[in-house]
Amino acid sequence: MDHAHHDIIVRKLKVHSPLGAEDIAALRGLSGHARNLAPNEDCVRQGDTPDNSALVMSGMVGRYYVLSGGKRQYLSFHITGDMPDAQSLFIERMDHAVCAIGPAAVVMIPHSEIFGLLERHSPLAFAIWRETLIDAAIFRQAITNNGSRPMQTRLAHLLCELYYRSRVAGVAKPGSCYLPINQGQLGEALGMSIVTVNRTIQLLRASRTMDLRNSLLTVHDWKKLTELGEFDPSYLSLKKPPRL
Amino acid sequence: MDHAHHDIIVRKLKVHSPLGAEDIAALRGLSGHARNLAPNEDCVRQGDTPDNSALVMSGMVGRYYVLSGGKRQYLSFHITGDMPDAQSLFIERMDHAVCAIGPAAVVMIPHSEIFGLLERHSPLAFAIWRETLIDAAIFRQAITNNGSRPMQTRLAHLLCELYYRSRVAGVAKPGSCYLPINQGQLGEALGMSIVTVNRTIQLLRASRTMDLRNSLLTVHDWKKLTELGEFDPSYLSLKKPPRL
DNA sequence: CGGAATGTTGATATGCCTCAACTAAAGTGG
DNA sequence: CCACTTTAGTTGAGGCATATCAACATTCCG
Repeated sequence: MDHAHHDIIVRKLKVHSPLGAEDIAALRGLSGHARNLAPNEDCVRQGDTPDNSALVMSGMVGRYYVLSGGKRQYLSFHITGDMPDAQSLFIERMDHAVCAIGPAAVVMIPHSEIFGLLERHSPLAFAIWRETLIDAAIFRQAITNNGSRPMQTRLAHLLCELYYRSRVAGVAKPGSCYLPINQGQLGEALGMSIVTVNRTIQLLRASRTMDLRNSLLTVHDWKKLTELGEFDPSYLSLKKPPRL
Repeated sequence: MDHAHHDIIVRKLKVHSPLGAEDIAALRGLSGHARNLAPNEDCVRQGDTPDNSALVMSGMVGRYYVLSGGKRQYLSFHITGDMPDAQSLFIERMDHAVCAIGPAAVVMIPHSEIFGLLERHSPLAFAIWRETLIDAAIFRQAITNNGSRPMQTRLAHLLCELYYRSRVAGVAKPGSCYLPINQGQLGEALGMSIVTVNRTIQLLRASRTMDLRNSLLTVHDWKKLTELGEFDPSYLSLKKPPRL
């Protein structure tokens, strides 16, 4: 067995919030049932009114909104430790869906249990609240990305973010990270056609900045990649930002 | 005198959250200092670490991110009752700025006071948390807008949202609302050039769907506008959605 | 090994940006 | 209050980036 979900969530919250010994003890009381997801399998659907929230244990999941024509807009991608639908604690109806990108494992934690923690441990409430606020900060970057940045910058920024977050979560070796998003999905996240995604990737390959193939992102030149992507990680609110 | 800021915030939170009599009483204890903003005047700057949060009393404010080249990406617009920088309660550094769009009045409320409320009145904490989550839902729509929707839909969606929220906040007469955003700013919000904004507005004018001039949005055909904008207000999480 | 999903390449068309000129409105100072 | 300046809005023309279409190559997976 890898880790209990308690360890995963403690690690994650500590990245941006202070937790006391009693808070951590309280987290260890959380139950939840594990669930394995096949690639592209939905975990929560748009329109649902869930009574539990997912914690990502491994792999990658994504959130997407379904447009009237059936087209998808991917909103964000999530890795180990993320709670992609934490907002359903306080927002009844899902305005978007959550699905596995590659194969993924999640633990579904009942809202009732989480509410129990929040009422009695305000530092935990604040930590999870902060988690949802960082989520919103990531959304703001996505708005900026899709609204203002040229194609290469747009792609580079997303790759910077995912690599950086993977490093922080401890699921990436120096220089590369698992990234099972296919080119079509990248297009649906970044508002670009699949052809343009492909050609932009080749641009970054040719400049020896990074490579992306077989679900593996290899970063050849992190400095150049952050410059191309205009990536400044301060929006992720880490207590101590790592040096990469 | 119009209203005290207590009335404004109570009204706003009630729109999506249940408040008990004691919660409302607690809110009435909030102090704060009023501030009038000239059009385009910044209220909080990117990089600041504020110790208070703004409550919009009247007029309109916007949030924007400054790109490396100095270009602005507007992220959202806010009206009476909104707390555009509530997230600074838990996120130290502002990753974006807040400025007045037209002339606006805000009340700056010290974080220390709000924390006092949160610790003692969990329904208030949950209500304000929910407020920030609805904010995030609005961001998700903006990502979708800028990433996936054609120009006319994009503009129509934003106008639908602002009109709808104005009606809910009680600051708009049936059929029109105050909207001091200029065409350049609309472009910076929606990722379109000023010329395209202008031509798209004229399209909507010509189809007798709406008119927008002199800081006034006039809705001639709400049904058509919502269809063009693919606008479904459920993401705003209102307890009882109004009929327009 | 065969079929499906994903990635790659070229050619074409077009929607949008850019540039530039001009009009209208709003704000300012004499 | 009017002349002047500045800002916002409008219109036309041209070029380019990116979507779309279509064929093909490669990898994945049963």
